[in-house]
Amino acid sequence: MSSLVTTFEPPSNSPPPSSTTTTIEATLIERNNTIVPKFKLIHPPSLPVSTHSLSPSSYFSFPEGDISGLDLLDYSLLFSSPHNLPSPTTGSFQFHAINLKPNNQNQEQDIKTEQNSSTSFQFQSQSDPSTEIYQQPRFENDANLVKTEYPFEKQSTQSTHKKLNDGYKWRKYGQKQVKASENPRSYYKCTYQSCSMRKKVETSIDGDITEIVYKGNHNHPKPQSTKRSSASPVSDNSIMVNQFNDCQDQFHGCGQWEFVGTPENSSISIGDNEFVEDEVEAKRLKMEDEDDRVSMEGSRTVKESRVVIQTLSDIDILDDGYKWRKYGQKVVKGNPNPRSYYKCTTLGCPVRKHVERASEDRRSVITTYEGKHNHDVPVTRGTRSSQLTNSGNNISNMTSNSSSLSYQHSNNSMFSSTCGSNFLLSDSKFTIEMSHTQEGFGCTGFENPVRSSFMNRQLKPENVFSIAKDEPQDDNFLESLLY
DNA sequence: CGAATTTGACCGGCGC
DNA sequence: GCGCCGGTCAAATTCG
Repeated sequence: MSSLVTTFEPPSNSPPPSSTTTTIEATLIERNNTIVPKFKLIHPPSLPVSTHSLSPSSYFSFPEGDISGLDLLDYSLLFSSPHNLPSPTTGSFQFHAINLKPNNQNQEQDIKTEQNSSTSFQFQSQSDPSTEIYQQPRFENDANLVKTEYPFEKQSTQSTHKKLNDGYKWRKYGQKQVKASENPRSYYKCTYQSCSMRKKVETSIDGDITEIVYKGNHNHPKPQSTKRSSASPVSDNSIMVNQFNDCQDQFHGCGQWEFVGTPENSSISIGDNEFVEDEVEAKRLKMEDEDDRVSMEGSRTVKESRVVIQTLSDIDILDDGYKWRKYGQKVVKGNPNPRSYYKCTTLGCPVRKHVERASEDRRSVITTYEGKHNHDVPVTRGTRSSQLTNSGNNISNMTSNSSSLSYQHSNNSMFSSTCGSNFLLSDSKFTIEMSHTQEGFGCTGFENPVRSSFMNRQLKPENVFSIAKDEPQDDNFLESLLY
């Protein structure tokens, strides 16, 4: 494939480089039964780029035909190591090496323990005025005999025990970390058909129940149970306390990130990946990767792309030119940092993204885009002035002094990355090792020899990502390059 | 006061 | 069937 050229030529009156950004949009396209990754530079609409600064063909791609057989379409880009900048005058990338090696060892273990407890149980008052609280008596040791009436629709109780059996049968339908408490909260529905009472149970880190809040009343008698504690029927609005168990999961392992590859392949691990270090994170990423694979297997054609970009930044907001509305935030397993969910605000546009900081390195911002915009970049954001000042509110703002991918406003700079770019072809089985030398890019390490030709070669920068001038800017054409 | 954000609640897929 | 967990909704709250 021929290389194509892009030039960034900021106007002479351009502001300092710290407030401007350029985004890499990446996709894999299928052509002649070959999956070809393409990487497109997208300047924010308001970025003061000259008319010929961004080539309509401003993408860099890997040679066609060398990675045929790749099934996946999702992948990640990591832009990191701000201290590892390439020459701003060359626009060269330097790629960290990453290894994707087979690893059939599943070193992750789930250990479930269950403990019985018969220690004291104490209801405590609760001061939350929004919840009607019934002051509960204190029970010691003989919880099996305790029956407590609850006169309110909402009741709250607190205990120090692991599990509280109130005689009804519950189905857990949710669990999450709420901001008001350090403790996880579980949500339960009564399994009785048409019964609307629900309860939420908050437990401490070690599994002790710290609070139970009931909502609504049972519209049915307490079900008969084979368990001794539930033998005697009781009226509604009651709680039977009988046993306290603990069940907790523990994870331990190798501290190595393991991928599961395509169904026909074995797993892939990334041994010394600097940004995937702990087991829980590894499991989380593995699960997400598996989810991706499933979705891709469902349809071999590209219906919806997912692009993961990891960048080092002091701020979360990375400007990609589009306007986003935050619609959710939550903590996902394996990462104490919350994940924020955004939708593109353009009517009818299906694109969503979520942004989170890496668990092991809070400087790293992981942005995952899903879907394809069905519209142009909003014009209202395209003014130069807005671009230069909009770093505050737009969550998608990639502007950052320490952002690893940045547009450089020096006369000779064309494109700059803070280098260290990990390409995670998440559903493939190979090793990518890319290194940058003065002579060019070195790409080695495919595990699959069939594919090894893809990377086992020296690629001149101009063959991988090169620069062109005097091509008219055409965003539509740029879009067309992706799909 | 409307827009944007926050956050508790809930849904639904999926593995066991 | 149960439970985990990511994603989404929507009321409440905050912001400009």
